[in-house]
Amino acid sequence: MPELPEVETVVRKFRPGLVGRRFAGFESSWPRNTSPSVRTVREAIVGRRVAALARRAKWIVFELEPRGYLLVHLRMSGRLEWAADHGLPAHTRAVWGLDDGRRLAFADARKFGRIVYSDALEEATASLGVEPLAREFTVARLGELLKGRSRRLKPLLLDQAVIAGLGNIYADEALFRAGLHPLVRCDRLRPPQVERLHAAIRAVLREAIRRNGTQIDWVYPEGRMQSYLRVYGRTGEPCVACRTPITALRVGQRGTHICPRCQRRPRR
DNA sequence: CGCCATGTTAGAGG
DNA sequence: TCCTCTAACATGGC
Repeated sequence: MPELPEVETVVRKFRPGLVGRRFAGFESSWPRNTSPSVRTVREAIVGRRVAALARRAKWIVFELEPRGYLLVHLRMSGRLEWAADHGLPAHTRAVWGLDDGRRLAFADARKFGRIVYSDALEEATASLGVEPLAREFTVARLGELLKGRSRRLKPLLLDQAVIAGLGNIYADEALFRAGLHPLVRCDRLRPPQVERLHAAIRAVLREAIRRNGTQIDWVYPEGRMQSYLRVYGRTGEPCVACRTPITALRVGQRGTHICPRCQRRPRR
C-alpha cells in the first residue's frame, strides 16, 4: 500500500476523527516495532491532544499538544483502521484509545511497520531528503541532487535521504513519464531531461493523491490509481504510448517495469 | 515448493 | 566516500 500518495490519503482520511482528540491509552502486541518502548510511548502520549495530523515523506505524523510527535510508518503492509466495538482487525499489532471512546488500530501482517515517539520532529526525520511536492523541490534542486553522481536514476529516486516519498511504483511511473531508462547515470541527464523528470515526479504523485493512491491486492479499497498506472505491474501489456509490450528487469534488487521503446537503454 | 511483494537497514566488498 | 549487492526483518498470495 504505502508510498507518499497512499500515506497522504491515510492522513486525510483519519484527520477529521483524530484532530482535537486526546489519547487515552496505547497497547502493543508486537513491541519490537515500537520505540523507544511501548511504556515510554504510552506515558508520552496519553493525555495529550492531537493538534494536527500531517505527513512527512512516508511517515504519518501526529503533532501533539502541548508537545511531542507520534510517528507511524506503514512500511510494506501496515494500515490504520477504526476498531469496531467488538473485536479488532486481522493482524492488529497496536491499538490507541481515544477520549471519545473510539479505538484506532494499527494492523500489519508483515510486522515491518514502525511506531515512534519523539519530542523533536527535526531529530526524528533528520535523515530524510526533500519533499517532492514541496516548493523547495525545484528543477534546479533536482539538478543539484543529480550532479556529480555516478549512480543510476532509479536507486536515487528510491533513496529516502535524497528525495523522500517515492517508492517502487511511483519511481517506475515517473521514469516512464519522463522517457528515461532506470539505469541511466544521474550525472548524464541534460537540462531538458532534468526538467522532464522533475515534472514527471510531481505529476504522478499529484495524480495518485487525487485518485486516493494505489490499491494493491484487496487492501485499501479507496485507491483508484491502480487503473492508471502505465508500466508498474503491466509486464507484457502494450505501452499506452506506442503499444510495445512492457518489459520487466531488476534494478537495485527491485522489480522494475519499462517500455523498452519509450525508455531507451543508456549507451554502455 | 519456490518466487514474488508498496520498505528500510546493516554489512561486505569493489 | 560512493555505490552495489546480499541478507534480514515476517508473512501471505500465486
